[in-house]
Amino acid sequence: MAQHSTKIRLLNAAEQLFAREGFHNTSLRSLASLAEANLAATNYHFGSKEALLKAVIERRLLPLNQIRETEIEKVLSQARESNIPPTADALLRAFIEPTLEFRNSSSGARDFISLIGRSLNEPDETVRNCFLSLILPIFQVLLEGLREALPQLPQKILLTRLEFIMGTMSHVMCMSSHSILNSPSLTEALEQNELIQQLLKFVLAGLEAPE
Amino acid sequence: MAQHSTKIRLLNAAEQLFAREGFHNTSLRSLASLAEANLAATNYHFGSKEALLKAVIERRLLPLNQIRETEIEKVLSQARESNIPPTADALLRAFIEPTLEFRNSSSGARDFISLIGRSLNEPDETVRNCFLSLILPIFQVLLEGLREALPQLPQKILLTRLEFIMGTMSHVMCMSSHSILNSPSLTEALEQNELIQQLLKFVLAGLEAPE
DNA sequence: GTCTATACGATGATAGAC
DNA sequence: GTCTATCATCGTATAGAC
Repeated sequence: MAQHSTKIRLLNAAEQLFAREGFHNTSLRSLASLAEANLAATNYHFGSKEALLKAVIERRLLPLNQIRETEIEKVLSQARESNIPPTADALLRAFIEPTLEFRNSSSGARDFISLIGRSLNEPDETVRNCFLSLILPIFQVLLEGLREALPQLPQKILLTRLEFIMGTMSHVMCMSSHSILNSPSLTEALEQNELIQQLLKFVLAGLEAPE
Repeated sequence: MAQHSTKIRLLNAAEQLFAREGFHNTSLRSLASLAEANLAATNYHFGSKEALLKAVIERRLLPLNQIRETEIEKVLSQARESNIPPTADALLRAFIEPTLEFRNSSSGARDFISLIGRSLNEPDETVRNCFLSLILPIFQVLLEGLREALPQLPQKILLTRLEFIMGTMSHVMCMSSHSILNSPSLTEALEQNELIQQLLKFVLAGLEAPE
């Protein structure tokens, strides 16, 4: 930890504490202690606790969104070339796979994915909007693609089901340390790759359910 | 508000503020102000802020669980009588319908459903366990029924998919005031009854997806 | 039994010395 | 860039009025 700059140490400590204890339940003092920094360091480097949260989210979400967008565009351009509409399966996979694979890249990434998974259900607008604004452009691209893939599905139904899918995803993202039903959490019980495949099968079946 | 006892006013105010602002983001002072009670009233009537949360959850979750359990038992006993296994559709409906119908019974009920929907993804163990302990018995009954309904589905897959279903549900429960994709939130865009049917169709398709 | 007034240590935030 | 001092506000506890 100590080999990085104060700013980086604060980002790492905040990522861990915000994810594991919750944003409002994390004190600047415990944060400064974990980061081996002064109490005032957060305010100096970021301006406020909320600005630190935004920095934590942006640091990882911008690169992750880049990957997701690239994968979706790959599916769309292949569809255009071959003159065959994209499949919902390929589109969902392009969105979901990078997310869950990214989670396994480090313990910080795991904390981060848990944090943004929870942000979807966050009641506090300032916290929720902080991450919603970053994800909405990708959603638009994904939605456009799915409309091509499932032209027979009414727009309102498609929107509803995509919302359901995001709910399922956010729960899986949060379950890094706990799961509801079984005491060895899902992410341990299932092979990581098997979890992704199960999630994809589940949401695809829901999305393509007969109307 | 003022026609009720202090204890009831505190429960109502806590339900609203915990759901809309978050537990850790709600101060006892704003709570006392909304309830038109003294700052020390929470501590006198409940012992602590956390004990108040537990009381808020138990007040509504115990009756709701009673309804859910009755509905599930009704499906199971009908199956036993006719010697035909219960359907996954009927079981999920018995669990989901009372939950979402309860939400529309009052604005307090709506806040409450939003609150427990969020509890599923809560990082703080004390908050999460407070409600998990109340819901686990119902889960066991539901799980047993689903095992009868889908005997060909491996246990591990069933557990995983039930976890996915809870994730989808919790997101819908949280979306009382906001939704991710469209600015008129889902619960306004769709007729309440249509939302329930859409949710049921979605999770049933996911649960019964070919393995 | 209920409630009020008040106090205590800890929190988020900031200003100014270094 | 870093740190100390400081402030209003937080959850909690208690003593005592009704």
